[in-house]
Amino acid sequence: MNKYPNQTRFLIAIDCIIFGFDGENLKLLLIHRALVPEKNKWSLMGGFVQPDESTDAAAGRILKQLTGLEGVYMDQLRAFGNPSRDPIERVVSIVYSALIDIRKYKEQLSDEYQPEWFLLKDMPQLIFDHEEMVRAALKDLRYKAALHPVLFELLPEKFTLPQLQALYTGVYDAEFDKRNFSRKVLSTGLLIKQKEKDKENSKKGAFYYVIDKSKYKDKFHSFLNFVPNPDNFLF
Amino acid sequence: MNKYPNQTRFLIAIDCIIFGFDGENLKLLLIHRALVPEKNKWSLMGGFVQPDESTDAAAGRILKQLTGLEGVYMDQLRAFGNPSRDPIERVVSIVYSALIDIRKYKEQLSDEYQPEWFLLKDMPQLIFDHEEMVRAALKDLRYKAALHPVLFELLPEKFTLPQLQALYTGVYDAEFDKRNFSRKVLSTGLLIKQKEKDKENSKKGAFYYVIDKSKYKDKFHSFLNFVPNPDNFLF
DNA sequence: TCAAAAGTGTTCGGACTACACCCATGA
DNA sequence: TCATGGGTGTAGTCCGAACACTTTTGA
Repeated sequence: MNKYPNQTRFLIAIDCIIFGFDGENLKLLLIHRALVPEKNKWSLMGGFVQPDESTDAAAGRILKQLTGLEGVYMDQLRAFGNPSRDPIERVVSIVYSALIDIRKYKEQLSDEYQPEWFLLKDMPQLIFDHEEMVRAALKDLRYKAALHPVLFELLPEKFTLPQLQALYTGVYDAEFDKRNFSRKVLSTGLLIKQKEKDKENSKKGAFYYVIDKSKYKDKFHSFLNFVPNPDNFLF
Repeated sequence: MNKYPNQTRFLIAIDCIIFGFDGENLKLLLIHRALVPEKNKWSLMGGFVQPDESTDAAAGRILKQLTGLEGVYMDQLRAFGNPSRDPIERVVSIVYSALIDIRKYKEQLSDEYQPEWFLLKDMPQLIFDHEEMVRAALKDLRYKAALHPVLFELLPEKFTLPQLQALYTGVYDAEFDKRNFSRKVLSTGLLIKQKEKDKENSKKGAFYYVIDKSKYKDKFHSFLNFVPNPDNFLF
């Protein structure tokens, strides 16, 4: 097995940053850590990479373990390789971040880990370097979302413009002008207006939209500039 | 040492993608691989992470081993974790990419590894998944350089606008209008015009510029839009 | 004097910003 | 009828794109 002699081998963990949107707020899914040390403290969902398992597959497995979800949007952020990041033993962690629609999936949340959704501003202290991971993931999400329609991954099949705007508001912790916002997102041609309205959140009701999937795939990598003056929000 | 029981440990490699600019062309530094398998084939410079060494430090060490350089701009790209990526034994590789000024440093290149600079379009076949790594790094570089003044890291202390433009041309494999280009880079306020000219590359001579270091640090993260219609070049 | 590269200015159109009022409805 | 949130339009400005000629100087 060990064909490269005289080299040290390391544990490799996956940690998952799971962003969710419930139609009103951007949230982060955390668990009570089951292992010592720091047992019962809040933590990202994680696990060790297994033999013959790709890191991407490990991330998918770990996400599924917690949420029951497969086929979710998930991207590798980067590896965290500080030798003292886990006080027990050296572990290099590869961090993935996922975007999920809370309402669609909340029933499937396993509670073996006592998971809980937190508003970013109410995030508790996390173990190890997990807070740094979250900060990096949020920055990365803001970066991507300023240019590409990633946030659409967090939405239910049908959603309204006010919901979409609430999502952007949550991600950037900033208000956007609704006239400019709707003009901009509609100008992408990615949204198809539905006949029905969502009447739950207002008396007048807001029209539902769905994503035009084919255009979404085509334009995903285009520079769409969803966020005015991104400088103000990113750093 | 092994405090987390029953978990598999893995080799972790660092691979370095080293971009360089010689005043005319963007190039990539490759080595002849010293180890079997694929001995003597072209490869990225790499090595294994050592105990008690952070992955960032390992990347710095490996870069220095090859180039003699320290304090170079270097960023982690991401981890490559496919279990079959190295046919000998499973190795998870964390890829870093560095930007260096070829002329400033070429004397320091160790030739233990028989390193050679290649134009991107003349890149030979590489071992394992190294070509995928290079593609990903180039994409990442194009992405960053479209928005931030990263490419300035590749330049010598004094450089001319035609050189800078040649660099962008190399990175994007595309021509830019020199009037718009110079207006755009000068409008950032990051460049300070010098009195002297570079007369090596033309009869008339081109004015040298230097970076305004303090403004450079301030504005590094701003969205500067160096590249017109980035959609056209990125994907 | 001529070839080769450097340097510079203008016009046009589209995009972004700021801003305020009317609409539909359920209570 | 009124309070609440949804939806829309415009004017001014700025920025990006396209485009061509003059300058310098060494050979």
